Amino acid sequence: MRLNPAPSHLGSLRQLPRAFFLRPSLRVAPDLLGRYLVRRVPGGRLVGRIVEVEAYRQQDPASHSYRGRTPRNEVMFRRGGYLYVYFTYGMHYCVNIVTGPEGHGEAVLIRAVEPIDGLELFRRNRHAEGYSLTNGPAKLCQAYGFERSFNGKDLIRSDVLIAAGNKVPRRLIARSGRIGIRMAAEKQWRFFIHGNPWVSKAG
DNA sequence: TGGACGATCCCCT
DNA sequence: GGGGATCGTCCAT
Repeated sequence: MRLNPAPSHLGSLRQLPRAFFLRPSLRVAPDLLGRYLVRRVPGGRLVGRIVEVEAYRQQDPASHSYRGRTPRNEVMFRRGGYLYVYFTYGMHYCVNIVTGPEGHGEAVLIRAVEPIDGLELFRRNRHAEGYSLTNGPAKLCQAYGFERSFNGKDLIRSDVLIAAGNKVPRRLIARSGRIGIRMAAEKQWRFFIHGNPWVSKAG
């Protein structure tokens, strides 16, 4: 397992502005690769480099927002830059980044990250080691400690944010069908960093 | 009021 | 590669 790049390779921890998230999910999704998902905690921080994402749009039968606004998916319809955290299969949480303007039910599911900082905290939260720390959407949620109370958090001003990191060149970005869904499975809306070992195995 | 099902993971084979 | 765990959400009665 390859962990923690040399400090000279660390990307920028400058926070991305609101405008970054106001674009359509299909544009934001590949642009999120290489960025850092950061959670500040007392006495430290959890930092992971985003290596795998999926885009969801409102006019998409596989999206929670497809049937319109409900109390559950309300956050998806806000303007971009909020966290949408949902609970599924009776035991797992997944985290999304809301995108687009107010009123559009769009988001990008974060499927895998590569730990950069806060490894001990990741381990403590996950009760695991190695790639299985964060190589799946529910795994990384457990590693970061994301649960219901994080739904609706503003990435522009809260203890969770997206930092600039290093944008991934287009030639290193692969795409495929999304994982674990039946509707619109043919849509090539999953994006990941080619060859990165932290990408989830499935697919 | 109830039942079907899900943007998953883990463990067993 | 397959099945079980486990419960919130939504929609149909």
